[in-house]
Amino acid sequence: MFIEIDFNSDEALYLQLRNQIILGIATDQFHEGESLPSVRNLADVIGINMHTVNKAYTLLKQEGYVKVDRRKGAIIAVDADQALVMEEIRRELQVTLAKSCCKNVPREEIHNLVDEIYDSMER
Amino acid sequence: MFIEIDFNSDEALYLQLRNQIILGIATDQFHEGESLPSVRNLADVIGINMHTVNKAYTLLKQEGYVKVDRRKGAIIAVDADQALVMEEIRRELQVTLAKSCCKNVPREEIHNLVDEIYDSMER
DNA sequence: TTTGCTGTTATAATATTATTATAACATATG
DNA sequence: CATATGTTATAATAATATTATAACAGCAAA
Repeated sequence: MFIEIDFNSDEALYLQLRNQIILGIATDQFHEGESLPSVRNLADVIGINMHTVNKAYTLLKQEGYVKVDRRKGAIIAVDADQALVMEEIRRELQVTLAKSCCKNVPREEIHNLVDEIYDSMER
Repeated sequence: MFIEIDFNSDEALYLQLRNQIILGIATDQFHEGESLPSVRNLADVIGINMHTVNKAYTLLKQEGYVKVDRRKGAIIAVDADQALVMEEIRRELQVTLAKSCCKNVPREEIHNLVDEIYDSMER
């Protein structure tokens, strides 16, 4: 279980947690069907409040990365609903690429970066 | 001057403003050397407080998108310091691509999207 | 000089959100 | 039964965003 929380970051804890778990799924650190730690347990390990973890889990459920079983807790279950995520990705890319475009980063460099990151993730 | 602020968004006003201006630069809506509206003027147009605009401008200055002249206000001036921005882009892409990867979006689709966005921006 | 417009800075109040703290409940497991 | 799960409710606190005034220094034009 490798979840790194930066308490000095300006990013909210529950968002950091959500992103880390999505990254964990992408890098096959968490496998489909696997249970995440219980909200109380993970909160205890990280040293934060139960509700903060719960907020992250609830978000992950809404976004289609986990399903919550009252018995087993949060289980990795990615629904392949691409329509929703593609909108999100387009919005995020728009801002990210606007920055690179302003700074004259050649598009090839972005493509290389995409490949590099995808290589590190695909399973 | 086309800056759209969504008051229902969960994103902070000053961040929306910053992103919109970066997008404006990337799409050549704002040209190198051009002055942005004064903080008081833009605040008035949008209907928000002067300090919120000032916060966005200050951020843009720190990130190397504008230079501030006491007489002329904020002037578009992008420094080509790629090292700083590449780290930021890598961090953002990591999270964005983790999502697409989880949802099994093929990397070709991401490449196409990058091209599409870059095409809409490059000048 | 005076007037008006810049950005900048300071201070404070308010609003919103994030985080924590307890507590209780229903449900399933052993 | 005891224990662990997610869920929900309520409240307090902390951190941040936003607004409200105000003043200052620099510059330009009337």
